[in-house]
Amino acid sequence: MKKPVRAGDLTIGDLADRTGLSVSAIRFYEEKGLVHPTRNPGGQRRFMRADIRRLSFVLVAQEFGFSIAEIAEQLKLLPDGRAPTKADWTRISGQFRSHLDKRIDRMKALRDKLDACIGCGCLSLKSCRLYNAGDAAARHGRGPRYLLGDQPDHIGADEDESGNRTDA
Amino acid sequence: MKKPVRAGDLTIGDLADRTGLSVSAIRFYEEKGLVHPTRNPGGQRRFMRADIRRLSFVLVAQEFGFSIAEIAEQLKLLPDGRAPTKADWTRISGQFRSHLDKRIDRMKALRDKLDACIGCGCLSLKSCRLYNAGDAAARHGRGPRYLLGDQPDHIGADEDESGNRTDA
DNA sequence: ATAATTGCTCAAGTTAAGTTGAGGTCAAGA
DNA sequence: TCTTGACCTCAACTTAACTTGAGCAATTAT
Repeated sequence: MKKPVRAGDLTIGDLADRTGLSVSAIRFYEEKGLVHPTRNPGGQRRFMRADIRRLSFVLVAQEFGFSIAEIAEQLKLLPDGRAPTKADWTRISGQFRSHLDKRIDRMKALRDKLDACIGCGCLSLKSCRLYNAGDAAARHGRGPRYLLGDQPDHIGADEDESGNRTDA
Repeated sequence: MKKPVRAGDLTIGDLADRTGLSVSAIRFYEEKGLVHPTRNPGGQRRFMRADIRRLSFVLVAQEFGFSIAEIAEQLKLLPDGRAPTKADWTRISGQFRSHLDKRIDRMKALRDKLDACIGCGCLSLKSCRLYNAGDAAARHGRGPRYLLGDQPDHIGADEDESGNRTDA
């Protein structure tokens, strides 16, 4: 039977089994500063049991839409290698909650605009509310990126755009 | 003053100005099959005015979370080069709506689970509802990817994971 | 006529979050 | 001891949605 040399220490494979993560993902997370395993004399990684929780936290945080970099920030606030405790979780979960609320609000606003627009079929650059549906934040990460500002300043300045037959 | 050779035809720069997209993005979109400009004798792209609407549609669809590939599918259903008409829009906007509703529902479910979990601070792999918060669909594109299934089958099969002090 | 724009093609770079593979080492059980 | 199976490093590949740059050609303005 397979027992870790020092009870309480886990190999990377053990940790992978316990968290459902792949071994390569765990190595990657270490590189990103999410975990800080020690090394055994042979140079292999040895994790603490608390790292199960730490990585579990990473998974949950990702579900809430945080990037690895953001999660790393959160975890940096914890004493070295410690997993989030109940007090940490209370603080952090509040942030999750507001993050999520914001996302939901954005989606709802978008839905409202869509509803207001379903009947019209205009999609007009000058008048359609959908073109300004996403606030700047929603633009990040998807869709065309303007390196300077998020929106070019001439949107809304078009006069007309006919040219398609309305054959319906 | 700058006038297109044939009225109604737009250069790529004109189209960029009218849509707020970059020239490179428009070329990229052509490559992806979203627009099909003709070429003038000199080999330069010439767009129809309807392409303004087509690209506007692309921007809106992206806002609703559709990928370029999915948008290309939608646009393929339209007669060549035609912009979406009111009838098209009515059909498509219904799809947007349900797409969006699904996303909102997912996030609300996540929020409910978070609320149920804010007090406990467990983050236990075996009991915390947050670990199964995201349905399989939510896993696509972000977070660790399991090439075979979306979830390894041993999640939920862990016995204990103590090892962190609860110093709060 | 000529200079300044604008456009063209292709190849390569960017970011996020990992995966895959090569080539080699460590550890554990028979 | 020896042979697997687990680990190690490092580099390169993956996808999406574009951007950037190089080296040239076509337009347009003066």
